[in-house]
Amino acid sequence: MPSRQLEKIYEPQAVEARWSQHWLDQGYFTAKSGAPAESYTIVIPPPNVTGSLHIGHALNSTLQDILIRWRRMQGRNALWLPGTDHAGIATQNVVERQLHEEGNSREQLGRDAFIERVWTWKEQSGNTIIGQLKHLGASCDWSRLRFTMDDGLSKAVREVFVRLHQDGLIYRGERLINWCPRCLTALSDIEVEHEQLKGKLYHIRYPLADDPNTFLTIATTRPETLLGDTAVAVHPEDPRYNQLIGKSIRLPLTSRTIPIVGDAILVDREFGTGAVKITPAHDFNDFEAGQRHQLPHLSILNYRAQIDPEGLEKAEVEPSLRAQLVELPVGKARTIVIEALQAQELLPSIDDHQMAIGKCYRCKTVVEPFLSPQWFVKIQPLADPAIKAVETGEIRIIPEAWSNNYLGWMRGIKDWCISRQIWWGHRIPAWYCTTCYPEVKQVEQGAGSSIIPPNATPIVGRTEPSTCPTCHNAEFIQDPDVLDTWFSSALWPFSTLGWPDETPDLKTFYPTATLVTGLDILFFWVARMIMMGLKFTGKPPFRDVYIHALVRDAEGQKMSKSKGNVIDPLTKMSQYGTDALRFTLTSMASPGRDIKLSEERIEGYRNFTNKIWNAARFILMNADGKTEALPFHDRPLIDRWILTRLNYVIESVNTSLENYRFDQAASQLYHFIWHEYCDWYLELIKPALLAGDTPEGRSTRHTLFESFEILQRLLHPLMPFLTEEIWQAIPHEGESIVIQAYPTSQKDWVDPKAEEAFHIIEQVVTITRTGRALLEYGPSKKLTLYGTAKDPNQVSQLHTLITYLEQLGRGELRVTEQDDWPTDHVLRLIVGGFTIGIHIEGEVDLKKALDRIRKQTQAKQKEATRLQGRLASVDFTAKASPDVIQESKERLEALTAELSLLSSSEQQLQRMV
RNA sequence: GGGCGGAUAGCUCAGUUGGGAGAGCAUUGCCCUUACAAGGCAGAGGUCGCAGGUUCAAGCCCUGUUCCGCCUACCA
Repeated sequence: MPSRQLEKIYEPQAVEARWSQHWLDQGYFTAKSGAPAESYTIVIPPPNVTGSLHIGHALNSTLQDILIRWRRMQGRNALWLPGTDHAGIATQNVVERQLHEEGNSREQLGRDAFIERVWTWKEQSGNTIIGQLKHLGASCDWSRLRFTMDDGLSKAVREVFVRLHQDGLIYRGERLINWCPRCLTALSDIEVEHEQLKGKLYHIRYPLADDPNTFLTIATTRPETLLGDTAVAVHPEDPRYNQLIGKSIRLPLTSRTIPIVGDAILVDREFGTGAVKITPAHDFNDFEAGQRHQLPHLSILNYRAQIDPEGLEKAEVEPSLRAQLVELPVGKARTIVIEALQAQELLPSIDDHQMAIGKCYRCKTVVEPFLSPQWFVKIQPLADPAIKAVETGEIRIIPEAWSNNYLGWMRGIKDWCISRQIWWGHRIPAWYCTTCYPEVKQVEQGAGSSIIPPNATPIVGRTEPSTCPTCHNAEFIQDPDVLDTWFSSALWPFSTLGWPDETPDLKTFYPTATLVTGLDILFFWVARMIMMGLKFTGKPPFRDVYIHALVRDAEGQKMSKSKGNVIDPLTKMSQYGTDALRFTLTSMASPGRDIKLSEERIEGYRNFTNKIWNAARFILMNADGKTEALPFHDRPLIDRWILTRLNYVIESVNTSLENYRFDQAASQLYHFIWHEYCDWYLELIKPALLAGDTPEGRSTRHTLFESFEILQRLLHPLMPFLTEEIWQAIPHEGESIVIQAYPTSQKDWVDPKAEEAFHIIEQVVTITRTGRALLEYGPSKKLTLYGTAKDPNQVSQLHTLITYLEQLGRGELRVTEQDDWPTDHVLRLIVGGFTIGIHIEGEVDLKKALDRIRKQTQAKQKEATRLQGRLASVDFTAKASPDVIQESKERLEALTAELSLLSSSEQQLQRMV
C-alpha cells in the first residue's frame, strides 16, 4: 500500500487535463453496438456550430454527464451521443457579418461560393464548443460525433421530406407568413418573439362612397397599411353600422372604392370604433377575413419592408403621395401617411395603446406579415399521436408541470412553415421543370423562391428527377429554399444513429432514455422530435424529458452579451476548478426554478473540493498502517455508525438521481461528507488510528479506506476529476473510477444501535462544547468533565462511550452514578437525560457566561410555555394522534428538566460572581 | 387576454403525504486542537408577501389579493 504525499491545496488544473486525456485515450466513453447490457442513451441537444460554451450549456451538459456516468457505472451500455447543429439563420448571419467587415456580401459571392465559405469557417472554428465540452468532463462518445449537415443526416432529412410529401403532409402554397426584412426569410410562428410596447391607436375617417360628407371612423395601429385596404368591416349585429353593409367606402389617399362587409369574427364591437379596416396582405386576421369575403390581396410593401412602387400603383394611391412614399421604410411611410390624413382632416384622434409587436428571434428586427409561396408541414396528423404519448405517460415530462405547456401548445398547433429563403441549410428536395415553368431559370441568378409560381407543381424526390412527367424535358432547377434548421433537429435522436438504415446502432441505442434540455426549446425541438420520432420509427424518441432551469446572473437577469452580464463557465472552471462549477450548477438545479448564479456559491463549493482533498490527505497519512476486514457486526461502534450512515446516503443519492433531483443528490453528498464524515467520523477515529497496531485500529483503518473509496465512487458523476485523482491515490482495485460499479446500499450495513450511541456522543459532545464556549475555554485547554444520568442504563452507556467523549470533549471525563460533584466550581448542563458538568478553573468571565445562560433559559421557557398551552388544550388531547401527544409530553418533560437545571446553574454562577 | 411559477434568515435558495422553521454564503465570539484558516467550535438572525377560511394544529390545504418573473395569444 503506497503512502503518497498530496499537496496541501487541491490544484484542479493539471489534474483535469491529465484525466481528461487519459479517459479519452482509454476509450471509456465509447459505447458498443450490440453489447449485452441494457442500453442507456442520451443525445446531446446539439449546440450551434457558431457557438462557444456558455453557462447554459455548462448546466445542461453537467446534468447529462451525471446521468451518463451514473448509468455507465451501474453497468448500463451508456451512450451519450454528441454533435453540433448547423443553425441555418444564425450561422449564415455570422458569416455574412464577416463578409460585411471585408466589404463583401453573400450576393457578391454567389450561392455556391458563399456556402463553401460557411463550410470553411465551420471546419476552422466549428469545433470550439466540442473542445470546451471535453474540458467540462463531458463523457460523450466522441467517436460518434455528428453534425446536422453531414451526409448521413442529410440523407435522413431528404428521406423524411419525401415521405411526408408522399403522405400529403408537406405542401407548398401562398400564405401570409412571418417575414424578417433583415434576414430576408420566412420564419415559423415560434421564431417570432412578442414584445409588449406602448403604441398608438389611430382613428381614421373613411368617407362613404355615395355620401362623401358622411364618414365611417375606423381604428388602427398601422395607418400606413390603409393603402392596402380592400374592405372595411363592421359587426353584422351592430345597430350603429349594420345598415352600411353592402355599401362602399372611398378609401382615403387613393382613388379606390372598397366595400363595407359584415364580419362577426374579425370585429369586436367594444373595441375602438367598432369598425375595422381589412388589409389582407399585411395582417393575419385580415388575411383570414379576406378569404371569408373573397377580397383581393394588395401588398404595398416589398421584401425589405419598404413601400413597393408596384404596390402603390395597384393600390391607386394619389400620384402626389406616391413620389413621397416610394421605397420608404415602413416606419417613415407611416409618418407621411399620418401627415397626409391630417391635412385632409381625416384623423380625428390618436390614443395611447398597449400592443405587442413581433421580432425575429435571431436578429430582433420587427417582422412583417408577408404574402409569399412557402412550404408547410400539415401538422395535425403528426401532433395527435405526440399529444397522446404525453397524455398516456409513455413520454414523461419532468417536472410534470411543463406537460401542460406542451399539451396546450400541441393542441393549438398550426401548420409549420419549413422553407427559409437563406442559403445555409438543407436544400429542399424539390425540382421544377424549366420547360413547364420557364421563369424558374431566374432562380439561378439569385432571384429566389418568389420567382416560382405559387401553384407550380414541384417534383419531389430523393435525387434530381431525370425527366419531367408532364413534358418529358430533362432540365430542372432545384427549389432555392432551404429547410428550417429545426426540421433536421427534429430527426436528431434517430438520424444520428443511422436511420433510415436499420443500423446496429439504431437497434442498440434507440429509443433513447432521457432528453435533457431547457424550457426555451420545448416547442422548437422537443415537440417536433416527438412528432417525427413517432411518425418515422413508430416509437417515442425518448422515455423522459427532463427540463432544467434557465441560468441567470446574480440579479436574476437573463445573461446576454449585450448586457455584459455573462458568466463565462470556462473562466470559472479555471478559477475554481471544473468540479466546483459542476457541483454548483448541480446543487442549484432544483426543479421549476431559474438559477441565479453567484460567484460566492462557486467559491463555497471550491472549498468543498478542498475539504475532500484534505480528507484524502488525512487518510493517506494512515495508509501505511495495518488493516483487518472484520464482519460488519464485529467492527467498532464508530465504524458501524459511519457505514450505516454511508449506506443511507448511497440509497438516497441513488433515489434522488432516479427522480432527477440533482439538487438533492448534491446536498446529500455535501452534508454527509462535510458534516458527518469529516466533522464527526474522522475526528472520532483519531484515537484508534493513533493507538497504532491494535485490533480496533486495524478494523477502523480498513473501514476508513473502504468507506472513503465508496464515497469517491458515489460522488464521481458529480465531480469526475477530483474523485478520479483521489481514487487513484487511495487503496483501490481497477484501472479507473469511470468504469467502476456505482455504490448500492447493503442490507447488512445497518445498525440502529450504533446510530443511537452516536446520537448520545453528538449530544454530550455538543453540550460540553457549548459549556466551553460559555466559559470561553478554548479547545486546547484540557478540562475535568463530569457526566451522569437519571437512568442507570444511560450511565453505563456513558461508560462505554467514554473514550469518544474524552476525545471530542477534550478533557478527562468522570462518569458517576449520580450528581455528587462539587457544588461550586462545576457548571452543570443537561441534554437528553444526561447531566454534564464542567469544572471551572482559572480566571473566567462568569458574568458573561451568566448572561448567555439566561438568554438560553428565556428561549427554552418560551417553548415550554407554548407546549404547556397545547397540552392543556382539551381539543388537542381529544383529537390529536397519540404519537403527537406523547411526543409533546416528552419534549415538555425534557424542557422542564433542562430549565430546572439551568436555573440551578444560574444560581450557582450567581454565587460565584 | 389566457396559463404557469415565485414571494421563507442580510443574500441565494431547500422544505415530498399538515404536528418542534433548515442549508450555503455573509455575520458575531473563541481557536493556527498534529487532514483542511478555502479550516474547527459555539452563537446571533425569520409575525414563512397580505387578508380571510378549513383544522385540535397551516410555510404546506381552500378562497381572495398585491408585487415579480416566465410562457402564450389575431382586440384592429
